[in-house]
Amino acid sequence: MFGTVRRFAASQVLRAAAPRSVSARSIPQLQKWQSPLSLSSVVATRSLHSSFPRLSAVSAEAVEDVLESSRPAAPTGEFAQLATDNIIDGSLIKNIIQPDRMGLKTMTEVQFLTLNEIVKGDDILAQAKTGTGKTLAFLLPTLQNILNDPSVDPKTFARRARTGPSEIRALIISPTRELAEQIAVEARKLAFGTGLIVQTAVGGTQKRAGLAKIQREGCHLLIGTPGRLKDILSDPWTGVSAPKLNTLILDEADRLLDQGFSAEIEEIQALLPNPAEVDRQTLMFSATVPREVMQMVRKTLKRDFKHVNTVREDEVPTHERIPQKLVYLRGLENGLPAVLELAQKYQERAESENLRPFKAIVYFNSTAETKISAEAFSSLANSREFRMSPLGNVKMIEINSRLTQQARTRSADNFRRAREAILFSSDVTARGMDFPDVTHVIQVGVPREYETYIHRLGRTGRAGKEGEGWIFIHKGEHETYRKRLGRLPIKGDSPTNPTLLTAGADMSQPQSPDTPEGQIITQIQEALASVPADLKVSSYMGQLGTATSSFSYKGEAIQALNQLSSIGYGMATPPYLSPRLVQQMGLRGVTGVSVGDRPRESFSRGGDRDGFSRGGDRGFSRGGDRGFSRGGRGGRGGSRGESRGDFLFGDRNRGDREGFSRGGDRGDRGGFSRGGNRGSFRPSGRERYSDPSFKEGGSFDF
DNA sequence: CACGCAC
Repeated sequence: MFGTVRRFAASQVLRAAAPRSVSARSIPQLQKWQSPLSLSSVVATRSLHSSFPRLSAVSAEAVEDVLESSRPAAPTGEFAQLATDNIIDGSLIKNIIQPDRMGLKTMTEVQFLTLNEIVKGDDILAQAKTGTGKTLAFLLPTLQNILNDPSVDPKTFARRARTGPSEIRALIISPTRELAEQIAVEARKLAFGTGLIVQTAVGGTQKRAGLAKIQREGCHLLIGTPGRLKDILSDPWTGVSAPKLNTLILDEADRLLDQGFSAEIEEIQALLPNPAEVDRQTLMFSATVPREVMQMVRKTLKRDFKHVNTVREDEVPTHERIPQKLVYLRGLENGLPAVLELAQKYQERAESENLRPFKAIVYFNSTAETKISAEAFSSLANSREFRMSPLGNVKMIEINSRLTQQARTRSADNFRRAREAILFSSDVTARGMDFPDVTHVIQVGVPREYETYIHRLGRTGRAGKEGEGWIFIHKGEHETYRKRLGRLPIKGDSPTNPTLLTAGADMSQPQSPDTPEGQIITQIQEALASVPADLKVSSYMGQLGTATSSFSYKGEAIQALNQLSSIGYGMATPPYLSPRLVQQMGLRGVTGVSVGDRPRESFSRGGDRDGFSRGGDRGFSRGGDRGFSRGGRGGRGGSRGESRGDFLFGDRNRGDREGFSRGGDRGDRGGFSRGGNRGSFRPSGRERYSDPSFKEGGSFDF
């Protein structure tokens, strides 16, 4: 599928300074490198919503016709041609095409479509699907532009002369540290032998050492995360400034321009030379550009910026060939058993059907949940039984922002290299990370944003490879799911023939030791039992915010969390919520809420060794301590037995598993039908498949 | 209370 013309809202199209648009289909002759845009640059006009009428200065229909007929057979050009045509330096191209280097031959669509624009010096917003080579798309022409800069003499590069901390020509900002490092690795491969110096500036590393390296080696291209970049650029003592900066690149631009980052991005921009004095090109790249950030995009880019879009508006914004499946969980406690069952079932048939080994990322909406899940699966993987199973070689790896940077880097490297592994991850890896051969992306719970889903899913199916996407949600999250993700081609599970038996199992009941699903559930319950009690509390607390906002009813969220803590975690009572928190979250009077002071012992033992001592102010800019306890937990199992008497599973006779929801009439599945027509746990087939957001057809090859 | 982002 090829790119299409970018549509601007009708009101914008009619503005005099409306940005031009570029598309693959607007470039009929791929050989015409010198001026492909002059051939067919199109002022594209279509509304952001395809239901809007098309408006155009020229006939939109005519444009579409021309574009259709000129659609090229291949989207790309050869990298080698760029050197032949003298567009890109031979050393850069050599680094790309040599088999023992990057080994690439042909440009991807986004690379092809942005190259001339960037070399020309225009501001652009480039939108392309995940895994289609956006990084190289901005690195290659940007490095070329530095080489083209007459104030930078290539001959001196080899001797590393005339490079210094003030020679920075381009700055790349990334929303996460790992992504910044990954971009730097690619940039250094590309720059090999050119004399161009690539440096990084990210948090969690020694600031002084990084600065010394920049002072010593110089820097033409600096890649970093917002906090550290702002730090070193605003600190006059660092000696690092960018008086000659010509290029600013925002990778994952929509993320960097959203609420959590935009203020810092603006502060960094204010630290750069005045664009009126030093001409500056700004480039933005992302797979997603939600409507809400377009205003920020316009504010940041020059008025005549170009929007290069390789995502057809009328197609799903991610690979259609990546099958995606929704599984309903009976309770939140069914999530981890379902993950294990999915892994087992795939791996059991992997060998006979010659499938790639299981390499999955499991995404959670809270850090504590990634940690408790990784702990449980790690302890599970230590058992002899597990090691003898088909999953015996699967490594369990955790990554989230509360690990030390050293541990984060190690986790990312281990997962990158692993053949068979499960990465339990927060959204720290959701964007841009390129882990080879990820077979499964599993999302537990409804992601906080539509875009989050797209980027997480994009960790699989990269570079033309296959993959599967799964999302596990509680039925109480159904409405939020529909609103947020309902437009995606996610296939619902069969109500009569469910894919994952553990997803729908009643975990409050004793499990049969004779069925695979019973064994899985028991394994998970026992593994969770050995997890330190404070981690269970943290996990509960960490899910409070997301659950109460993704469930349609707060009471149902509390009920589900309480059931998770008892049936899933084996806790005797759910954690207490302070009156203040209850007030803040609007939980006053909600059934099942345990109001009170947090049990001191949950936190006194072990303190914040997990990095989860709460109550701190986590905001960087607010001067608070984030509660990070560097150094991590050391080895596993150091504090076993902490879950002591709170472990209920020895008792198979307990009649009331809900325990703490007493007083509510919702002990069983009560309350779920309270909304009126919201139906039973599994929506009926008619409900599901008559809904346009549930697409039938296509085989989901489980 | 909820991703990530500096000391």
